[in-house]
Amino acid sequence: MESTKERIKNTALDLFAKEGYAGSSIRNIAKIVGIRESAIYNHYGSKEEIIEAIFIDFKKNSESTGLLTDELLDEIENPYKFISDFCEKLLRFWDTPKQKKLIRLLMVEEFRDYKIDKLSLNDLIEDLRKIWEMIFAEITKYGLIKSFDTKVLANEFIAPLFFIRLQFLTDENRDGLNNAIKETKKHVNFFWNAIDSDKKL
Amino acid sequence: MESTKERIKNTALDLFAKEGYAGSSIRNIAKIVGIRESAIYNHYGSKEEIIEAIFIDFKKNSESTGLLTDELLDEIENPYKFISDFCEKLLRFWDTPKQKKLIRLLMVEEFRDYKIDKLSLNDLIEDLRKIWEMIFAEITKYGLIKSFDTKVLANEFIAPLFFIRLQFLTDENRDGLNNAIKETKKHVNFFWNAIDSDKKL
DNA sequence: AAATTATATGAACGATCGTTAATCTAAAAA
DNA sequence: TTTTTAGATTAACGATCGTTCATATAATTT
Repeated sequence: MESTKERIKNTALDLFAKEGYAGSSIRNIAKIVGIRESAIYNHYGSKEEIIEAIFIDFKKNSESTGLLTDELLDEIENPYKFISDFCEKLLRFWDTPKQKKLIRLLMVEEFRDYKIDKLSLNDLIEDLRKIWEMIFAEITKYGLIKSFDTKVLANEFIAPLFFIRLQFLTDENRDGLNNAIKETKKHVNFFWNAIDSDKKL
Repeated sequence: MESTKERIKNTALDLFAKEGYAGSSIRNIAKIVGIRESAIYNHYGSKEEIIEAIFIDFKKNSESTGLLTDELLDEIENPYKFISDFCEKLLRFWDTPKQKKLIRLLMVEEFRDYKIDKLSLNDLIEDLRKIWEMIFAEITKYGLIKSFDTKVLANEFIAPLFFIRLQFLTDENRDGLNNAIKETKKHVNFFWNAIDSDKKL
């Protein structure tokens, strides 16, 4: 069972991600949860504390590194397959309601001044950049692709990927994930064609 | 001289783009402009009307098509130079304070429900996609690059470009533009290398 | 100069905001 | 069973919200 404290936090996330922090009221959160507004203060000391709890949660659970399992990494000698599979894994993770709400929240709250060290879109992108830079460094080491600056490679790869992620945020149609996978395949094919060492210069 | 009405609109844009619509108050706008809050209603009927006016302004002035001048299009037989030059033109446009505020506003207000048909990030992206699809169709027609689906080409090209645009939103350091130009050069080089017909398959 | 118009002011309205306090109730601990 | 604790309620606080109104002042038109 979901505790009242968690229901408050989840409801707050729903509202904050749609209406922004300033546009969401304690009373509205309480009404949706089904309690009076004063009862919220038995669980959180203030409105600020709620959004801080939300950010802390996401800090713990939003690193993509966890998706890089050992069995996936064993596939790295077949880079094309590895890249495709890892992309699909990322897309499935990003298709999660929680992850969609995270992006919306970060967009909506990106520019306000915060006392706490809140998560930002840049943090997510940096995380993604690091992983893919590592992946391309590995692939390059094995001589499986042409030689590029791995930083450039990572940037060029994640930009369309993140683009697709943003694209399918608003789409609430049931087939968002499948379309995202389809678009990503096109991207991977184009990209692979550009870096594949079998294509001779 | 800037009229009071314009100063209200510009100040509102500053605040809305940073704190969001709900997070900005009429009183705060008035205070910055240097008038009392009631005076605002001599110029705008409501708070809503102010943001509507902002969106209408941007709808008139944010299409990138205007940057595609005839003298630029004459360069299209030299696709690499054409692409580089047009990118720099775009970056300089996007580096404008107004355009930076537009992106911030669209991010912050992306998910709220609007009565009016407000501008959205997707509109900007669609505009950009169309232009570049046209450009690549033209370049392909002249046989200057390998043959790709122009939609894929456009997507692959604008994603890192838009990525860079987002990247340099928050950066208030004076050299944001130069860094953006540098990053874009890397992208154009990678991309050109992937599509150049002189590189033999 | 007089009349009109545009734009400002101060004061107030009802609504809503985040938050607190006193109180009640039901579950848990003793 | 009594005591303690956790979590809910009702009521209210001061602040702020968007907006309106009567009025004053300055600029423009007649």
